[in-house]
Amino acid sequence: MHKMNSKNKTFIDKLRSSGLRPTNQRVEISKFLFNRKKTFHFTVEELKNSMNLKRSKKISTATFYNTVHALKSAGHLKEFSLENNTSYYDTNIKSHHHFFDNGKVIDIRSDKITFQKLPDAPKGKKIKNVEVVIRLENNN
Amino acid sequence: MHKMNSKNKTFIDKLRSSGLRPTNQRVEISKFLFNRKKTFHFTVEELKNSMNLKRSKKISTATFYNTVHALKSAGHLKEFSLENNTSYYDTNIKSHHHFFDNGKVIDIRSDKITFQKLPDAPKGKKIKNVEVVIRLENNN
DNA sequence: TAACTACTTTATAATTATTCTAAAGTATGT
DNA sequence: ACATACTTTAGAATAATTATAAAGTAGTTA
Ligand SMILES: [Mn+2]
Ligand SMILES: [Mn+2]
Ligand SMILES: [Zn+2]
Ligand SMILES: [Zn+2]
Repeated sequence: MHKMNSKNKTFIDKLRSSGLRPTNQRVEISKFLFNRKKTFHFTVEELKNSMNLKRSKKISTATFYNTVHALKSAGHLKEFSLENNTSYYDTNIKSHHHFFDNGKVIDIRSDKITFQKLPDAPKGKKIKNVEVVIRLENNN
Repeated sequence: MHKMNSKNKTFIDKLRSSGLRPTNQRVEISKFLFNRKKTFHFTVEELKNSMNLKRSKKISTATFYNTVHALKSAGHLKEFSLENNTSYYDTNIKSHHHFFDNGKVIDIRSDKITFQKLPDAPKGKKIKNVEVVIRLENNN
């Protein structure tokens, strides 16, 4: 009893080309994560809760962790940190910047910030990337 | 049997002025954290292990957590995150930037980085601070 | 100094996020 | 259809942190 619409085809290819078998769970999770216009920032727990809320047959916690790790390894997700002790993931895998506004995260495209002065890397090292966090607070 | 050298005096004052009773444990931890020239970046577990290694009478895990939180609340420590699920603390409480080099953290003074272009805060918000992480990798 | 009270420390239990294990299920190649 | 490797899952295990509550200590007052 496999639904197979043209949308799923995209994600099946995406998974296959990353060396991941396109299981039902992986396709569903990929659709949920990548089938949207705006960047999605999430924790595994949040992902699990919002997906399983609407499903009769739940996907297991371990599968959410496994799949998020697999997608990260394949380069389809980026990991980042806020200051609690939970991993966050970002569907925007390009190097970019963020506003942090009380736990809410908003993307800033890389070209919206440019530098006048940047330090050199210590000797023997080179710069891999430069990412900026702009912390916000309420006006007044 | 209280040792009381002039060094401790400083930390006793620091704690008192933050509304924290200068207990032996807090004075020892403060001395260890703040009696150094360079910024110290650490996890609570690292702090506990390095201090307790040299002590016959160990300070408890809960006291390390309590004290680090108290010092953070008093504004003497700043919390930050790398990408594992552990809290890091920084004895440099001024707004500043970092090099991240495979788990090693190096301070970059705020004035070493300046911006040519920065986005405006979303409406109703204002910028609290701007912090940069420069990720390093090995040359070649 | 003695007594009082509020704050602190501690061992231990509990919680949260995450990873591990191993058994049952599924995708892919032949 | 069969074989085989990969995947999913429930549940156990681990790591970081927080909560609990009893014993200890600091600051205050008599
Ligand atoms: Mn964790
Ligand atoms: Mn935690
Ligand atoms: Zn982002
Ligand atoms: Zn620092």
